[in-house]
Amino acid sequence: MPSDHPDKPMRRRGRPPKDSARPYAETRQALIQAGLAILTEKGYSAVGIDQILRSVNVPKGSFYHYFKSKEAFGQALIDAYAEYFARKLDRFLLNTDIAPLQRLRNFIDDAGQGMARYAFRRGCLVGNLGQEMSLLPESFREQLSGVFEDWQQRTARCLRDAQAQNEIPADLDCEHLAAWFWIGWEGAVLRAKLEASTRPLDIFAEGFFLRLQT
Amino acid sequence: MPSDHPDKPMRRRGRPPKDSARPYAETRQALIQAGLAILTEKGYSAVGIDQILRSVNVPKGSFYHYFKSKEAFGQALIDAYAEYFARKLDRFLLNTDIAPLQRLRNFIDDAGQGMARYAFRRGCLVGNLGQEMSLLPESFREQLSGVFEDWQQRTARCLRDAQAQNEIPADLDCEHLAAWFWIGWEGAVLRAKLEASTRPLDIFAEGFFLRLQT
DNA sequence: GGCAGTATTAGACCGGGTGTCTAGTTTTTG
DNA sequence: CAAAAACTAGACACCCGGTCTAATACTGCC
Repeated sequence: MPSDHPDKPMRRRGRPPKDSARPYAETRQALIQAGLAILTEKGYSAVGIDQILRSVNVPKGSFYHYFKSKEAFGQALIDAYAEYFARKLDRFLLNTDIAPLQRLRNFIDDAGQGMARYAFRRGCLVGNLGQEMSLLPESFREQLSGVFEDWQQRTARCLRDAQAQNEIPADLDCEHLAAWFWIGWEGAVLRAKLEASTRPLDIFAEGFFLRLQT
Repeated sequence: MPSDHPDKPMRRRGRPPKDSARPYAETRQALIQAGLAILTEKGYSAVGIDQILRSVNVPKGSFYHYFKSKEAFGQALIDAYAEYFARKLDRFLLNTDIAPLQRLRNFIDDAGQGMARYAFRRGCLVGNLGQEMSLLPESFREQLSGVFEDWQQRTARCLRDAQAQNEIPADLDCEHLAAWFWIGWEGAVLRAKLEASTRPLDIFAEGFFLRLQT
């Protein structure tokens, strides 16, 4: 089951040659990538750094070369995930070829497909860590909170587009609605993991859209 | 900082006298109690059994006398929590002195106060474990899922009462709404832990009630 | 060619924890 | 007074945590 990297490029010991192939130049990036895959599944505290290092075939000794501590690594992961997700949100929610509410629907569908692809083992990194908060370095709190704030704003923009196009009533408070969406959405993701089904996502989404008609 | 139980009842070694005081007769109960307090805060996998044992001054060696494994202990905790919570739900939601929707509001307020009392460190055991699912014994899945099912039904009953008293439209599907409530509610709890505030709970609740007017 | 400096990693440090079980002590039962 | 029951001490046998120092292999400059 393991052996994510079956072939072992076998690192040499000293400083690597500058030239060709710079095969490990983006080791840092690879670590982040692997970290995301693992932490979205298992959270922060249950996962050791060498589990991650092993999965990308980076020697344990190297870790401190790339990150100054596990905490710093975690922060980098949150940033990377937030960034990745913000892009994804924008790709869906700012796509002017599609009616605003449909954009949101598409995003939700895509999220469900994403979860299904990983057999509902992976969730949302930010949600995972939020849940673990009491085990985490306090520095994570603000950071995670900020990420939600950011996602909310991106979502609110889409809702305002919907207002502009008269898809939803003009007197709704889009910021508030977006906040509401993200609060509930994380619950839906959690539940989807538990039930190993997209149904919770769908139920939640349906309710959300109904609420928009008021 | 530790020493949850400052006084040490100091257990003797062999079989305890049957007579008077049976001071440790409900050791099992104490373990469950302590387990709940700790697991609602930190989840299952991050917590070791002796952390719990120490907190109630039960020797490590005794554990297997009361539970056959950590997994069995976890199951007992889920049961205990589900039971405790079901009672609490009924106390609120079946209180016929109060209008149905107000019962639900009261429950929500109480939950917020409960979280505040523990400085937003404790969440919902079932939600916590749901989030951890990928680290848990598979046997937990159905059990947790069943607990949600149960809570949903209790909630649905209250909503039907609301229908009966014309607080909400008669054509709403109460089961569905209850499912929707619990999906989102766990998200709100998660978020409340993160923000260390009841606001997420309030925002979610408000949106929930609005939807009931449709 | 040699030497300073830089990039990278080996490998150990050290403490802690894991869940589990056996052997033993003390009581109760009959 | 023996046998069974109730309970616990303490170790077993791991595996792992995050961190850091010393060593190595390269580059760039003189």
